[in-house]
Amino acid sequence: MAIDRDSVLKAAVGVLSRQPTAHLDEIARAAGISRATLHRIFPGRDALIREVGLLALRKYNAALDTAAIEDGDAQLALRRLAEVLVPDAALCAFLAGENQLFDDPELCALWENQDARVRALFLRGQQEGVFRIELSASWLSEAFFDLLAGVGWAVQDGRLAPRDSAFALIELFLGGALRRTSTS
Amino acid sequence: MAIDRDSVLKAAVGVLSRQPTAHLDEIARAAGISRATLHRIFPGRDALIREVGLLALRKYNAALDTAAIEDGDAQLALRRLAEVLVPDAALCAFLAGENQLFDDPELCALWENQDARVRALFLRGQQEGVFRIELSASWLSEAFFDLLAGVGWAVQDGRLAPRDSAFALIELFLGGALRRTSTS
DNA sequence: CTCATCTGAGACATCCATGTCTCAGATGAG
DNA sequence: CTCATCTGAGACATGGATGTCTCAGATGAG
Repeated sequence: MAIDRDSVLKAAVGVLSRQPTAHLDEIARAAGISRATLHRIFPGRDALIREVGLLALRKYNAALDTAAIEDGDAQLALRRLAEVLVPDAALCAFLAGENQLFDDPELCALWENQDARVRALFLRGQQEGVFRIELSASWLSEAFFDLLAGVGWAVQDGRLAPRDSAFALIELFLGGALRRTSTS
Repeated sequence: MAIDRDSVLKAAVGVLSRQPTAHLDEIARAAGISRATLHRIFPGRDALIREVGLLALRKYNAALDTAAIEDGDAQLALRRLAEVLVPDAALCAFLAGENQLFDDPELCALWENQDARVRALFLRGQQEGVFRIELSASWLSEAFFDLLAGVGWAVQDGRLAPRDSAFALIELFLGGALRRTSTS
């Protein structure tokens, strides 16, 4: 039963990250179950959306722990974080597209807590002289998440190869688009 | 009358870029008119969304022309483009969040045409040795747009000062988050 | 096999946004 | 002032997604 919940949530992410207004029929079909069974697992649409949001935030938080972003060199910590997050980029794309989620105080608090950890990572990196100080830590955090969501969308639509996605994200975010003529 | 259309569209962008599922009531209120008048200007919700999409694409295209992205140094061309686009970042945020728009063949063709111009800009920059070749031109194009939409959201929610937005976008995208220790 | 449980299909009822209409008040030109 | 036009408020019908229910068939343990 618990396995069913997770597989349904996973399927829901695949649909909702691209089409936040998808009907429950489509979500059920994507999960390989009927609309009736979907209703048996989740009381309603709102509950389903909320569960997906919780899953996304849990995975995000787990990624912060796995990557141990509070430890070691800030740049390496961010690289670890990207490697861990990219496989679940679709979840971040879902979070980015489902703004209604932030009406929920609990989800909002979870998000704020986790975003603070990421901001702290960038602030630490700035203090260590690793990250640029001309760009605020909050903007770096937000931009990192925007690009992560973008990776999720691009992979889902087949515009970006999953194997290239971590490289594309971290290289663009860390190094930018300009060729470093001074170091070549 | 034509002035009314534009002001309504402008208000609609402000609402829809943050909440793509906003009711027509909210849009009408945001525009300072009644739902009845909104219906008099636009036949229905679909028509309104489509008009906003067309406006966004027209502005985007005008920005490409104004910035003359086909001329001169690729980096400078991109900087000009960012400067011109940032004031209308909310429109790009709307485009990014309204995936349903791309069911329309006309809008889809317009987008594809304009995105091709941006991709060509990056390809040119890569050939000139300005942009990195490890990242594909299409990914650079997509990431640029993702960050642009992110700027739009951040400004709308008050997380980013409008005056800083162009700098934040172009500096992060071109130079990345890393401090350039080798050049300092 | 037998029975309990789960599932899918379908038939409803319900809710809500949308679309349409009317009418009274406001606006503005003459 | 007078009339034409526009607007806002509200009532009303409509459509579609959602939520609930039933029932027959499938599954699976004993």
